[in-house]
Amino acid sequence: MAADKKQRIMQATEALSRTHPFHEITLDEIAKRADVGKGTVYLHFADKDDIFFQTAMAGFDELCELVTKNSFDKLTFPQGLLQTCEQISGFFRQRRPLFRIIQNEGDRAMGLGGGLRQRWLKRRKELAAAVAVIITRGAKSGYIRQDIPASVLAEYLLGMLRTRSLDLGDVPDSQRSLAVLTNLFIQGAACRRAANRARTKKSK
Amino acid sequence: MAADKKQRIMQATEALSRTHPFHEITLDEIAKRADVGKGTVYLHFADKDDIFFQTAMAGFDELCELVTKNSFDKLTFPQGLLQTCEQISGFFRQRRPLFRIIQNEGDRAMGLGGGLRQRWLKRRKELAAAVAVIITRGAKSGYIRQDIPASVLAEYLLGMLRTRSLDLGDVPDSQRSLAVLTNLFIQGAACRRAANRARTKKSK
Amino acid sequence: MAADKKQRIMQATEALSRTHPFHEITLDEIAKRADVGKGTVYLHFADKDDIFFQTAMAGFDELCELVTKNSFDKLTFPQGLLQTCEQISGFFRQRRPLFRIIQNEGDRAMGLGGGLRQRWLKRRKELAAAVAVIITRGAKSGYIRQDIPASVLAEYLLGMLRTRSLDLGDVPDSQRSLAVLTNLFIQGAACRRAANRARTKKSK
Amino acid sequence: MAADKKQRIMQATEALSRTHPFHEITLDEIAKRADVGKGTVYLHFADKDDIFFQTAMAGFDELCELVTKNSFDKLTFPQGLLQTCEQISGFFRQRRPLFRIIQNEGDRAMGLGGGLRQRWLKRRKELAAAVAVIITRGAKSGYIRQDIPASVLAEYLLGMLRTRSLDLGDVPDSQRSLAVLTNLFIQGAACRRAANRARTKKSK
DNA sequence: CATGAATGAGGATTCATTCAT
DNA sequence: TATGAATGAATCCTCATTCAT
Repeated sequence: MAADKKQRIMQATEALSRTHPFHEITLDEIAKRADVGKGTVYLHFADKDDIFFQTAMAGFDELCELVTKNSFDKLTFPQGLLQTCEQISGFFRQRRPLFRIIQNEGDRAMGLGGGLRQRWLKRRKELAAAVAVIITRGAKSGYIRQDIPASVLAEYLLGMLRTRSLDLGDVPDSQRSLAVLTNLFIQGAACRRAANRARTKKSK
Repeated sequence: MAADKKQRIMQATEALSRTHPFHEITLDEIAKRADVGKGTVYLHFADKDDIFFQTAMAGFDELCELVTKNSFDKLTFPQGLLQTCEQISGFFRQRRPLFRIIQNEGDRAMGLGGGLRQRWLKRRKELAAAVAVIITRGAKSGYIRQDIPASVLAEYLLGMLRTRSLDLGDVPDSQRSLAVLTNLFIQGAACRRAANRARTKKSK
Repeated sequence: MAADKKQRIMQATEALSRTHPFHEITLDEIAKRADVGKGTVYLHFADKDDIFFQTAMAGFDELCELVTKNSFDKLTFPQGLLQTCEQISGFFRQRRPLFRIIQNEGDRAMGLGGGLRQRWLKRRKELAAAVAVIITRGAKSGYIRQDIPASVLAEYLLGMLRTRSLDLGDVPDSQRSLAVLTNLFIQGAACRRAANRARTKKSK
Repeated sequence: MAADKKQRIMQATEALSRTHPFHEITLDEIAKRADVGKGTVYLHFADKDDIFFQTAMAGFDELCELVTKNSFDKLTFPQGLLQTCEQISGFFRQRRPLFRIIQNEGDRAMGLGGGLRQRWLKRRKELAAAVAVIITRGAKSGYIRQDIPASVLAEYLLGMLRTRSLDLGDVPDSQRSLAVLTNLFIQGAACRRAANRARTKKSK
């Protein structure tokens, strides 16, 4: 019952964050949309900020779990990576606005003594770590270079995913496909011949 | 005189955006920090939003110009790219918070009929275009693959730069150097041998 | 409870309108005088203007009802008219300032698409109509001329009442008594003999 | 030159008062419309209020003069009265809004120690006096009753003129003609026969 | 005399938060 | 637990007034 209402509040928050910038989302709206009394919100959340943090946090946990419990037994590394990218991309498609809010308000939380910011960064790193695990597997099977830590590669891959969903809205679908993205991530932007030559030379 | 005050207001806005989240920046603070009367702000800006938009816009123009007027005559393509990345990275180091604000509030401006959002996106694309020009040059000189449009590559490169400054704060400097970033962008994450093999095969 | 507070707000508004011109009446004052939180005002009224409109409107309704439900069974027409004038005069004595405000701000409401102005004029006409009913009765019983519509006569009577309370403040009471006013309204300013003569002539 | 600008300011004020309620008329608008610097306004007027007072005052003086310098040598009293009503009515047609403002703001001036209110009431009384002079002439020539002071009659007549222009906007022109008004003022609302009878009886 | 850029006190309105029921 | 009426601190914006030029 209590849990039910908390769920509804978080869902309402997420839904509203899709259509309104943070400072236009009022508690009245959240409560009304969740079909819950305004006072009830304060039974489950300490603060207006807390609503957003918890909502985003829960989402992140969900995603981490999703990415982590993947099994790639029957897939090559590139196939597995592509699949993971699809999961992440799909997950963020609707939730991006919410996370943007957290990122902004996070600045404030950082200033406060509260551990909110810490908890938030922890989740972020957990996602990156989950991706890094996959990349490490790729490294072990010889697909991925080992001179750059998997955790760093993971962050860059997530960054490319972010770019794709934020900044490539006006690019034809064929150009922004996740296949292109993963290919670019793995192969790089180098011209194949040049790369070939460069690498042949270096590997001597 | 007038221009002077407008400048001071924009500088104050930028400075405050570094330390405060958007909804905690008040006009009083901006005016006080700019050492200007509150009413004066409204002689130069239509709106509180307008202050942020204009401030960010001016910054972007500055950056575009910087990137565009580069001359790479004596540099190889990778060297030129690295230099550009350094410019962009340096520029954003201090200004990131301001741009984050724009990005968020932009959602609202989008809702409005006003062309603010349009003008903002235009700047973003101009920066991407300036980077794309450089990449195109790399393609012409055989460094860069041509199956992915330079504009798309430019966006991904910018995305990696963003990741680097936002999400790699806790990584040792050696790992987040721009040299690593450009290398990763150009060469990709592939294991050199594997890539070598893959490409040799493909190129047959 | 809610109704109670709304009442208190309207009473405070009326009281303040007696001693302050419109643009010096602040919401803070109204709220403080009504012993109510500032936010509470906005639970009952859309707008600052709305407070004044609703307050005046309610007063008008009260007056209309008062005038309408009179019974003149045991009175001659002049006596009945005098009694009505007394009611109206007494009613306006305290409320005039409020209505002046409406009249002024009404100009603005007229500009707006809102129906406020309409609703206001409707009340005004209702009062005039209530008076016109009484005058019509006088016409039927032969007291009042019928060549001028009762509604027009009613307006002029109200105008004289207004003059009396606004502009005759410095006249000795004996001269501004309502008896004088009604007598003037009914008999006119003509010298009796002259009138007599004139009418005798005309009626031939 | 100076006088010229002062004139322009007063004209602008009057023009704006026709279309805007008081608290929407800004000094900027007045100055712009008068094609005068904002500072210049303060060379001729002490205050924002002062602009309105002086503007209205000047208008009133003009009207008083107009009414006073009439010569009725070749007119009967009713004809002369009608002509005066026409002058006053015509004069107020455009200026009413300005005077409404004065009336309202006058309340405030009254509160202040300043003699503004006094000066204003003085003008009002001067107009009434000018009308009273005409009515007195009517009394002397036997047209007008003498039991009510001419000054009181004058006020009521002005009140009827006010009613006519303010509240009879929706009445057919034939009913709101000044001829009807003066007739009503002189003859009263009484049914002629009844009046006739009543007066015959009384005059015995 | 004339100007208008600059000012900041002042006011309407919003909204997170509380608490009596 | 659940509610939502009540609150008032906080903030954006306006506009009368000043004063250096």
